[in-house]
Amino acid sequence: MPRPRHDTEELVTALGLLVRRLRAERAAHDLGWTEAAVIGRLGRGGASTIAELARLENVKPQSMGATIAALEEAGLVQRKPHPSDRRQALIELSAAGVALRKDVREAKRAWLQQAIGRLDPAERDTLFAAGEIMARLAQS
Amino acid sequence: MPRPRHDTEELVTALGLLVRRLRAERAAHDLGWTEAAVIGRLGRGGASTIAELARLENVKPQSMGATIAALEEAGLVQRKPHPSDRRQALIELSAAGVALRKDVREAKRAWLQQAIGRLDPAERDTLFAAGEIMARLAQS
DNA sequence: TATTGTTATACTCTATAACTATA
DNA sequence: TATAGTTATAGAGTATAACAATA
Repeated sequence: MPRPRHDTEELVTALGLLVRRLRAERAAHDLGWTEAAVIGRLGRGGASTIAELARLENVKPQSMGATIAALEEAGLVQRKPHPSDRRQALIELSAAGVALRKDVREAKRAWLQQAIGRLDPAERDTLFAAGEIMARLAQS
Repeated sequence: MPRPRHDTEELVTALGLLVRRLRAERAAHDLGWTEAAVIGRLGRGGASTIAELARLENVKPQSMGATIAALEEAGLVQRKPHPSDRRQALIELSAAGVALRKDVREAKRAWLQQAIGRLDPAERDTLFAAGEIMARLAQS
């Protein structure tokens, strides 16, 4: 029963290792991590605002502003005026963003996909179950 | 049994969320993530070289060189000549590094520790088991 | 006053490239 | 030639602070 503290240290270490490994695997033409998360979220959930996206992705609104500006510059998202609040801008995928999203889902994280494919089914289940738990932790 | 691809996408999303949440939680006086990993590793495994640490932590030797230089500047690690190869430098914890390591283990990741403490025991087991799997994936 | 977003600036972490010293 | 490490430079991602516009 003991060692939750020790296990937490190991969990953080494992997270760091995996994140750095995934970063190394990312091809040059690829989207950044937060960029890909935003593209995916807009694709699933539709238009949103910078403040809302920042809250959902656990970054400051200014940071999300920079991310959105980069995506906008790349032509992957576009702005549309908010119907009732002129302070806000609704961010939505452009046609290129919609198209890219398919490619991203197919091609990105190919390394992780393939590495996970070599795990035991039971380990895979554990990993995916932990993914849900981590998402919940991250938002608590 | 389907959806491994979908689950992989969600796993990456969860990793990103949790990493950003942990980053936000890190106090200003705290060690960076890789720095803490190096301190922990030196504490557990004893002296090591820059190239070895880079390999173990999944970064380039130059990047690890910068990390070590920062830790050295902070007085947390020190160099000692390699007994037989004058190209290499053995990096070891200083007295301050040893002392800090205890504090780091006690105080760091306090938020994660407490969040994990509120999980079901079964979820905690899943999370820690996934930690081992992720560490293995990261090194494969 | 509070909220949304922008601009300016800086820090952390990591990368690539070119170099020196040693093996 | 190959390996260990350093130096120089750059980029991504995020932060804080100060500001403008709108509610």
